Amino acid sequence: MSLKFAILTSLTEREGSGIELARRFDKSIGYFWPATHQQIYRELDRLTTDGLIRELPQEGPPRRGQPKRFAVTADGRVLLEGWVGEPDEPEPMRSTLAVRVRAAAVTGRTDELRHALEHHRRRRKDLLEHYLAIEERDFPAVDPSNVRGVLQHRVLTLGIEGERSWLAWCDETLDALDRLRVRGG
Amino acid sequence: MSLKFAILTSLTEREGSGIELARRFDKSIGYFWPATHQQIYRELDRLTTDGLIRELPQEGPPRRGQPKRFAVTADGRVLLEGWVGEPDEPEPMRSTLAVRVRAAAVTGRTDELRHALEHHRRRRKDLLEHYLAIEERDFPAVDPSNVRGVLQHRVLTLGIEGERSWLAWCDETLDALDRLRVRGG
DNA sequence: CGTCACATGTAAAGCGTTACATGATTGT
DNA sequence: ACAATCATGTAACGCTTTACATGTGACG
Repeated sequence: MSLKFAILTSLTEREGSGIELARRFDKSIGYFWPATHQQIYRELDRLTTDGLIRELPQEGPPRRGQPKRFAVTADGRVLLEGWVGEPDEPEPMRSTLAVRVRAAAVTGRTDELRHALEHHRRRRKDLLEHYLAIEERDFPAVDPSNVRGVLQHRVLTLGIEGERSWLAWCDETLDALDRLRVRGG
Repeated sequence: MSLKFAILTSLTEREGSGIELARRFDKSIGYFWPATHQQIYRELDRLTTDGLIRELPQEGPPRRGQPKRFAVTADGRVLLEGWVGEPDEPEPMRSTLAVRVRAAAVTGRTDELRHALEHHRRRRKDLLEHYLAIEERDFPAVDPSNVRGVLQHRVLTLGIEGERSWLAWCDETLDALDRLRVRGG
């Protein structure tokens, strides 16, 4: 549902071809709305049909293997601006790790759970460090009156705080497992 | 992918019919792995075919509109126990609200963004309070050597800490918008 | 007898993922 | 000429969601 608006946003920043969008997604919007190039091509078709974006003219005849460049139309811009303010429902949480914890609660397999938790913890830590590196590189000092900079930084902060929260939870849960081992045998 | 194991977990706790599972999901496992009754019925079929659960015999002939009760088989139990310890990859984040913030960064529609953020914040607060009420009701005092109690509480804590993190982020972002309004005009 | 809730189930549409196909460009 | 890479696109499958369908039991 949001892919449409993620693409409109990216194309509003600057025009681009399908593959360019796919690459931009891989290192910015994709952190909170992942998409493959196939999804993006399909969506670009739809957006063109709906008149929200248009294909820019290129030199020579259209050929396969040639990049098509797209830009947002006035309609697309208006739609995106209106969408920003729509009431936003949190997406329901979906965590395989939580299911594993629940399964361990029922089966008693706490040693196995520890492995899953430790692996997960490492991945969360990697993600956090990755986000922190981006912050240091792209937002060394944010001008608090620069709308664009502030808001882009807020998005990054969402990732950072999220990973910190996950990391803390993993640590607390591993501690709880330790205490279970000591006391319960 | 995890629905299968969520059902095995729930049926290991106690046997039950499709609709019972759907209701249990609505107020426990469904908080971190939502599922509708249609998904559950389909998965029950598959699990039965695969020999991981079996239909319990009931009095009288099988009739439509009569509940079928299911229980986990030995194979199912073994599979679930092995699954607990598998290395667990974090699911990629997916947040419509983050896309909205990014869209506001590009379009400059900060007043509209404020509406979306305030609405989202209210929902997160409701969720947090809901989880805290469950904690107070079901885990007034957790025995730290009770495997089942401790782990079930850890899952609830994941929800609580997650919502707290979201709430804090919403507040910080609303503050940032205030500061933008004051300074930038 | 009609209606409602219950329990199971079917159908269709949308989104996401994976694998593969096709033509053009670049490099050796 | 050949291979590798780029850019677009097709196809198929699985999961999720929504709407609807069918039969049963309970209640007034």
